[in-house]
Amino acid sequence: MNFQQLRSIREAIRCGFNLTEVANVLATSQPGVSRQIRELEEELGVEIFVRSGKRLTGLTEPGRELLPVVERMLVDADNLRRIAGDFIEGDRGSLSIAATHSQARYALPSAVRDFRATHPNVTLQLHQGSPQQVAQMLLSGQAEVGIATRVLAEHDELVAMPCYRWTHSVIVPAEHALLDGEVTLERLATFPLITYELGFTGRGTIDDAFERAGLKMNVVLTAMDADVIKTYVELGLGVGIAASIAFDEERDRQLRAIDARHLFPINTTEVGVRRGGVLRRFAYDFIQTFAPHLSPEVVKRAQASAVDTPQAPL
Amino acid sequence: MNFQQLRSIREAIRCGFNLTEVANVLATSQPGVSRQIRELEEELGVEIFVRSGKRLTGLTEPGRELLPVVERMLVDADNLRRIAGDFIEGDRGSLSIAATHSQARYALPSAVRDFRATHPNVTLQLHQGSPQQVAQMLLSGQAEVGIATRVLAEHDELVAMPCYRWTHSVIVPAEHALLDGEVTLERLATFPLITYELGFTGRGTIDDAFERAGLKMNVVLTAMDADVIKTYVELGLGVGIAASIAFDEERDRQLRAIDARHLFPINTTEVGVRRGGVLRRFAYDFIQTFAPHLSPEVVKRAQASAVDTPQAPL
DNA sequence: TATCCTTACGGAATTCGTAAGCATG
DNA sequence: CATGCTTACGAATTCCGTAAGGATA
Repeated sequence: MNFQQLRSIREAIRCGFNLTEVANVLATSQPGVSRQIRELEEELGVEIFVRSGKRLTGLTEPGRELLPVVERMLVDADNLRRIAGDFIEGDRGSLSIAATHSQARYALPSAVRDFRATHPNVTLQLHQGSPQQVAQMLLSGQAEVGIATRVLAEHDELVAMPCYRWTHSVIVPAEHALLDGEVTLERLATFPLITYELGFTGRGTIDDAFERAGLKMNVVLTAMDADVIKTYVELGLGVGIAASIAFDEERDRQLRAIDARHLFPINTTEVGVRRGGVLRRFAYDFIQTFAPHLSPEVVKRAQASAVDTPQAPL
Repeated sequence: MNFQQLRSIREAIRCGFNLTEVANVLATSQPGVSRQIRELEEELGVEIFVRSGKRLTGLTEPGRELLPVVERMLVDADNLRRIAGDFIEGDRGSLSIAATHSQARYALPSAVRDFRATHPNVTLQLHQGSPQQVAQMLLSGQAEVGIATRVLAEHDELVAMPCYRWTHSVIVPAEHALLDGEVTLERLATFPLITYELGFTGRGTIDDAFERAGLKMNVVLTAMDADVIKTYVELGLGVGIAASIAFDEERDRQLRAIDARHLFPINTTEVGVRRGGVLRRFAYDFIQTFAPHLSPEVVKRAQASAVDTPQAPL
């Protein structure tokens, strides 16, 4: 048993059982990958992959049971390197963060600024993506810290820690009809709406609110980020619904924001990390810079926790 | 990074930093071990061991942090083999159980008999030792299941599950003075006592009871097991104190047992397994045969649990 | 001086990539 | 017929054990 075999197994699944692709990812030859997999199967005495003809098509029952252990072992291998890294380079290295646009654009900047000041020798990489992509980046090891709203906790391999709560605002041009009188879902439903794409920045909770009220939304445009939303609101295409944090009185002088916390459910932004993982010391520092209540100890404890907090029997 | 390196690290610690001994345990050459360790240290960029001159004398700070991860990786490697083993051989294989004498002699026989009947192709190995040795055998992987009273939970790497409760009895020859009237600690203290060695079968709780009563025990003989105790009681050397379960009316016709649950604290026998480990299916079956409330699911959940059940923050 | 680790070296085994072969959608 | 996996083979590398060297209790 060796790590190259384990890596081949893991990548084979990630690459949809295409060993040629695995070979590229692992920077080796395709017959090599083929051999690694076969040799591990021989050593363990079970077939890990289902083969139809010569192609791999899926995981066998044993394969499905082996996989989580294989992944943990590879994570642990990285953990060793990270633990060692803390000792050899101390406060020097690189930190990869995955975040949704809203977070990267509005919530993170101050944390990043403070972190850069205290950790000048750490290279920050900020990856952007949908909440699903953020989760994926954490799972693949591409990012060590993920910041998104919900969804992170949906994967067993990840731990999500509540970070802060926020609500939406209604964004309108200056001198818009909605600025007079109370804003209700009923009134909103009469306007063309511009908001997030499904799956982004609490869009789900917006839809829920309208649906529970028995109202139909007239969404004329969806975007992945508030900047785009605001741009089109400014053009008069409709009424925007965006995260409150995305509105800046200074910057958005042409626009007005109406707090809508009474209309839509509260959203919770979460910091996600790999379960069972170990991060560089400065990564814990970053998390605490972003969310002061998430101390290194709290995060480490969460990482070490089991999927379902079990009770000692009897 | 490879597994031989990790094994060398682990054994080096187990062998008290004597690489020559490690080489014997791992069935390889001493310079080989030396190289494995050095190469891993070079790859990680940190020294794992403290060297005074050429000898290894201890773990460095990084070494102490790396060790638990290294051990988990090696446990996981075994886990892979065990998971695969369940598929290739099904209900065939071997199960290594470590137990104290009392358990092996009085509690286990019926479970072993039932298990043998339902799993005829599983080879059982029953190791015997002090509670500390039982824990050690679990830690080293020599035994998969451990059965002892207390102490198992004292190691972070082990999970102990309460199994059943029991108390002590006073064992006397037929027609002994103690058979008349009530048995109290005060009366017991007037007789020469024969009981377990310290650390065995609840000896600690016996001492506690006397100490709390401000009484001094006159222990004339200690043994590791009840058979020896009973033998000397039969010879008239003194009054025995042993686990109630160890007395058998049929067998011990020369003796009488006086229930002493009102005198000494209740003891709890525990089943212990390695945290983070995976057992063969039949091993879970065995545990349930021994303690019906410890179903495979319960045990697996306990194994997957973190050391201190943590709360999701906030 | 005996124990224990390191270094040096040579042979053996393993590993890996290229090239050819074959099955499948 | 293009894609994708297996087999075959040869070269390169790695690996490991023996033997010698040196430090320490």
